[in-house]
Amino acid sequence: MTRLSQPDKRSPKPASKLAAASVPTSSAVARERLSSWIAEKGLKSTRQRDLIVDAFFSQSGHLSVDELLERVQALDANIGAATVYRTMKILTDASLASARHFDDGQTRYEAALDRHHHDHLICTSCHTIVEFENERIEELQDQVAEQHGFAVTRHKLELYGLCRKCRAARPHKSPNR
Amino acid sequence: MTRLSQPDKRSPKPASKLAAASVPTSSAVARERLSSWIAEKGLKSTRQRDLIVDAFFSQSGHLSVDELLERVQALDANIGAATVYRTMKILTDASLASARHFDDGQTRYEAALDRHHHDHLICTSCHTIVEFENERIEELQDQVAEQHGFAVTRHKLELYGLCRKCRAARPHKSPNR
DNA sequence: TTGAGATTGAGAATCAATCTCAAATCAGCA
DNA sequence: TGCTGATTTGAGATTGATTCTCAATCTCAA
Repeated sequence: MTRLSQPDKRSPKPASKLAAASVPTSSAVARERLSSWIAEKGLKSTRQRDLIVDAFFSQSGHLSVDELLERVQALDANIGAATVYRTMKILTDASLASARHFDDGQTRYEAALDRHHHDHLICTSCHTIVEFENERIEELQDQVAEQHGFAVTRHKLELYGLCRKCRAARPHKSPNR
Repeated sequence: MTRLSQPDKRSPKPASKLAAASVPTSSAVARERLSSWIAEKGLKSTRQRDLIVDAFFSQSGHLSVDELLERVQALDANIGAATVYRTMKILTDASLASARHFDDGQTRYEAALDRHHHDHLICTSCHTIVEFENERIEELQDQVAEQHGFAVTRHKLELYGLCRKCRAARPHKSPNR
């Protein structure tokens, strides 16, 4: 369970009928949370927002808006990109999703349902993204910040390199060029 | 000397005559290094590249291309943005500058003349950027990467929050923790 | 059921960055 | 020095991601 990126664009879509679940799926939980947020903020709940939540929470990767739009349009071809952008902003505000900016110039979103803060290892070859947490690093960060008088509210730590698989696929050194 | 960002756009330009220095300024060193690189790569050395180097190395901040372009055009109003983009790419390849992507959607460049790797503390209020190094954190990063089978080639660590000054300016709640 | 106000979709607008191409410049070389 | 071919430049077009605009549509409390 470490490859979290790269949604398989070619695999057959899981017949996305009514998905009438009996167990609280993560998308169901998310819908509920969104409802509260919407009520609290005086927004309105709409069919497209629900569909976007479904499409988003039925996967566990780091989706770009494009990738998400593709999934969303499989549920309703009429939903526009602007709506997806707008909704993801709301989900982010509601702490149901978090935006990530890796080095490919696209915003990616990942589900944030009760998730702990974590950082990322990113393979520069196959783009696999691995998440990790390290308490000790966080402590040191706080220390550094304090030394400089900063009150840190969030941070970003990304390690770029070759994952095990890609290293193996390239026998010798000089992983460049 | 901790405020490295925010170039003072309004201060009088230092009469940039011929800048015939007698001491090797950082811009002079950079020009030389660029020369070697250019020779090595079969590129050509041009007046505009030299001017861009001058404009870039006569400051010590994290400049966006826009900000740099402004400085460059103070030296020669005919230099175009495309040339600045192109030249910064070359400087980056030559390890004379390094590109940074903070959360404002713009690429910023900082001088990299013999500089050590370092990370950043960024004030979300006044946008001051403070640099820091922490050997211990780097070690832990390597450890984590190894645990996941990654061979890390570069990393990015950014701490966002309020700097000392901005904290003081906001008698808000709990500035500590 | 109704109406004010929020939301939507499509296309226009924006913004950073890249590309295109004719004209200008550079670097050997005679 | 003058030539010549390759590189570089500047301006504008283009791309790609994201945001904005606005008329039509939808939501929800009364």
